Amino acid sequence: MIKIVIVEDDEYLREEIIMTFKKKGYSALGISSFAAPEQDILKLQPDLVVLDLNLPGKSGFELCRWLKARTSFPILILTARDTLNDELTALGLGADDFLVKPCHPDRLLARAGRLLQTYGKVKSVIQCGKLSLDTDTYKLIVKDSYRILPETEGKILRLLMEKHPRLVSRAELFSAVWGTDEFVDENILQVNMTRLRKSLGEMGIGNIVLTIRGQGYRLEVSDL
Amino acid sequence: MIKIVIVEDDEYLREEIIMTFKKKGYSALGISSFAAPEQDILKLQPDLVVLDLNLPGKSGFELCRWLKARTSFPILILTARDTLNDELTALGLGADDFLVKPCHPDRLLARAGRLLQTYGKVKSVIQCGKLSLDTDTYKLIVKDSYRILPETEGKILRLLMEKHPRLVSRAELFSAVWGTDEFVDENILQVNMTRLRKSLGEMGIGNIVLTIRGQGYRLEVSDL
DNA sequence: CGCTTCCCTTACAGAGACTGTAAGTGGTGT
DNA sequence: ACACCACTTACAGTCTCTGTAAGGGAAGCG
Repeated sequence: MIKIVIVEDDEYLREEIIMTFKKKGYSALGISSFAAPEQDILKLQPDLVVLDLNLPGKSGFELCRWLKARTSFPILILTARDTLNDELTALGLGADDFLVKPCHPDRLLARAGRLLQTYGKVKSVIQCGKLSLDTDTYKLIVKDSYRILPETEGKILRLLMEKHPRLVSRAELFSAVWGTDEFVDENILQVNMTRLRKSLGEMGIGNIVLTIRGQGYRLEVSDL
Repeated sequence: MIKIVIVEDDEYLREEIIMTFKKKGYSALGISSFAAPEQDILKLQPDLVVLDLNLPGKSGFELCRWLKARTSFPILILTARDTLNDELTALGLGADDFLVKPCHPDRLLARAGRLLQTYGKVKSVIQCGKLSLDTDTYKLIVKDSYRILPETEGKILRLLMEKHPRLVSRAELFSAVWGTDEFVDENILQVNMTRLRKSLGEMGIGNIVLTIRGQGYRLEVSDL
């Protein structure tokens, strides 16, 4: 089922929005703790996030930027701050739509539905800074050029992107790519790491896969 | 350069919008004849269309529906008709955004920019009714399932989709797929046609490639 | 400085998917 | 019923991708 997460501190409004979506058959969840909303949202893996700008503690802008840099679901800003500047800022940060409260439920549903439709086709695409990777075809897009990676290289890059910016251990890679943390020749990972690095190098993005001696690998890409 | 087409009958406003985009470095073109705007737009292959709803002759809604059924660029509706109903209808037809005139140039630019960014990643995707085909990877998406076609099958389907709903001659197919209208064994086309049909059949969309005896092939998919 | 350990690189060969050839079957119109 | 066109199936060559093997290089430690 399609999962929508609502980030809104006003409890009454939050429940109202949740009901609006639930009536249409979506699965809707509210974020009620604002200590670490990023991690909560990441864990939920939603298909769409409805985000308020005025949040306790964190700014909605910051949250939007953070999410956009490492996830690929659409973000719909829903706010009471009705200024052109806010809208421009939000869109500039990568927000996908900007609606002003109070908003007619049908409009919210229509806008959300459109975003879900647009993103439905690229659901398999994960994003990491300037890198986009289609996890079905392993088509890697950087700026305006692309390249279709072989399966093994694609699987490795996928894991690196998904765990970014954290470190990925060799065991994790073996498990994800070869389906076993048994002892497989350590070398095969290194060989494919070389191949991946070469592919990336030919796309003009060399040196983004770092080796952490004795531990594993880490992807190094700027947030924007 | 990024090409934007403006469909707007008010000449003054049209020029103003064109200037707005040109100042930002886009290539902007206005449609001034409304006899057959569909074909004009198709030929131009724009990256984005800005569309008015009140057009002489044709309804903007119809045009939007028509374009969305066979193209894959984003459509931004810009209209003076400020009713929720119009917005819901437009979004329901597949429009990507809905702005009300008069609209601040910066807002228009921001919204247009966001659409261009979102669609930039799927620029290589062509659409035909419920079929979406990535022409880089030949990943075919139908509803929620997908399949990666072999290159030859993909090239054939691509041409069929691009020419849809017209007929495609064997000569055209040879030229597009094998790069020659020289004499190549006629059979190779039939073999690959069989393979393509089998692939489509396994996706649950059999019988959409029609044979026109003595002429060529045609794709049969409903507009929506 | 030299040794050990870890990591990287290159070359090679097997496996598998895809493509075109060939030959035979089926259907349509006259 | 015949000729023509379209379809299907089987087969083999080609090419890409993958893992194996072996040797080279860099970092840490005594």
